[in-house]
Parts: sequence; structure tokens; C-alpha cells
Amino acid sequence: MDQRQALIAFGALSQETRLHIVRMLVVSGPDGMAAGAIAEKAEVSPSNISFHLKELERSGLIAQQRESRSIIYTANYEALGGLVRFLMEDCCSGHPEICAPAAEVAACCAPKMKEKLQ
Amino acid sequence: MDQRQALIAFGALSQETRLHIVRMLVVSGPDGMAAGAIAEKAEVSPSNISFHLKELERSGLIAQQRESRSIIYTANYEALGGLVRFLMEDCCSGHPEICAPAAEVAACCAPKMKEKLQ
DNA sequence: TCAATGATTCAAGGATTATTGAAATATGGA
DNA sequence: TCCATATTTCAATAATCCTTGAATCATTGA
Repeated sequence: MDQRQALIAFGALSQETRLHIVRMLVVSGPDGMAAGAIAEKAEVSPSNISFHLKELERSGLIAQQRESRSIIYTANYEALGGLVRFLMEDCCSGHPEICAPAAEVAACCAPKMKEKLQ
Repeated sequence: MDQRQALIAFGALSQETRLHIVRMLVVSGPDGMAAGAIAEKAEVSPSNISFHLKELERSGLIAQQRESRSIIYTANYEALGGLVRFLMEDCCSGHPEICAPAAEVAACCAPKMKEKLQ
């Protein structure tokens, strides 16, 4: 993730409906959610959700795939991880204050992280 | 960091000049930088840098303190850490793909992280 | 007190982004 | 083919954000 992409990703996450969408898709996992289901849960009109989904896809934070009549959206975990990484990058050189709180949350990933820290 | 704050923080980071400012301040550490120095490095007019610094301060990602005639800005490491945390929160419940890449970068914080992972 | 320095505020404008509803597209089944 | 469903696209409006330059405020030293 370079700075250009990060800018777009931050912009994508800076809007209430879109942040809501991303969090829903992260939770819903690889099955994702259809556009209509997202619109319903977010209580937004179809055309409006479409606008925001497009913006999120442009940012690379989500992906789409057609399944019959529905279009299924899924979170792009790599891109989200890349954004976290971008946020932490400059900091770690001398400023573990930023990484440390992340480590707390990352405790759930303990097995994978322990590998990395060997 | 709650969702409302995160929205503002993402918005703050979604603008080129502001993202540049934050990265400079993170690197410059606790000494921070004066508004004028920031404006010079970012090649932006004083009034424009002031506009963006205000926005960043509103987001809580940076803080200011007057020192003689200058106003010194510093990165708020807690807030930045809080944002990283927020980004990772929903993910870890079943989706360590997001946390894992973060762990790579966080290797610099290994001592602190190993404590947390005991 | 006066001038110089460092920075902010303000109003005007230009630019971008968000919302809305109507129309269009794509798919699957009767 | 025709209809219903699921979604997107488009154009118009509304709202927000960014930039600019002039004016203002705060601090320091002569």
C-alpha cells in the first residue's frame, strides 16, 4: 500500500455509511453480503448504497462478484491489513507507542504473531 | 477511540497535505515542529497549513503548544495507536488476516509485544 | 511604544463529494 | 418473450471541503 492508495482508503473510510459497510463486511467474512442486504442493514437507498460501494471498491478495501441476480461484496483483508501496516510504518522507527496498543488488540492473532516474532 | 472519532480521524488523514504533516510529525518525535517549519517543508502557504493543522488537531491526531512566538505541533501517538486499534478491532474475531501483516511491521516493538502475548 | 516575526482567522471562490429519484441494465424464471 | 428482481447509472441539487489573500492576533526585542 503506497501513499496514494492510503489517501483513497482513508477517504473511503471517512464516511459514516461506508465505514459501516466495511465493518459489516469484515464481520460477515468470505461469504460477504449482497448489495441489497447491505442497503437494508445500513438503512440506505439502493442507489445510495451503490454509490458508496463503488467508492469502496475503487479504494480496494472491498471486492465484488456477481452471483445470479445479486452482486456479492466482500471485505479485502489484504488491503485492510495493508492500511494498518501503512499507518504503523513510520512510527515504529523509534515510536512503539503506536504499535503497542495495536499489539493488545492483536492478541487474538497470537499464534500467527508469535511465529513472526521468533 | 470510538466510531465518531475514527470517522474524523480518517477524514483528517484523507488529504495529501495533512497525511504529509502527520508523517512528518511522527518522524520528528516529541520535539515536534513549528507551524512555519511544517509549512516550508510541505510547501504550502501559512494560512493553508494553519487550516490543515486545525483540522488535524480537531481530530486529536496532533497537539499544539506555544513556545515563544512559534506554535509547536507534535504527533499524538496515543490517538494514532487508537486508530490502528480501531481498524483492527472487528477483524480479529475470526479474521486474523488483517492483524497478521500488522504484526510484521510491529516486529520493531517485539519486546513490548512479547510481554502482551505472554 | 513600535516594528518585526510567527501564526491564525475570515470571507469569497472554486472544487469535490453526497443525496435523490428516475431511467437503464442484467439475470432468472414463468 | 415477458415480467419481476437486483442493482447500477445518470443528472440535478445540496452539502462539504479546499484554497487564496487580506486582515488580525500574539510575542519578542529594540
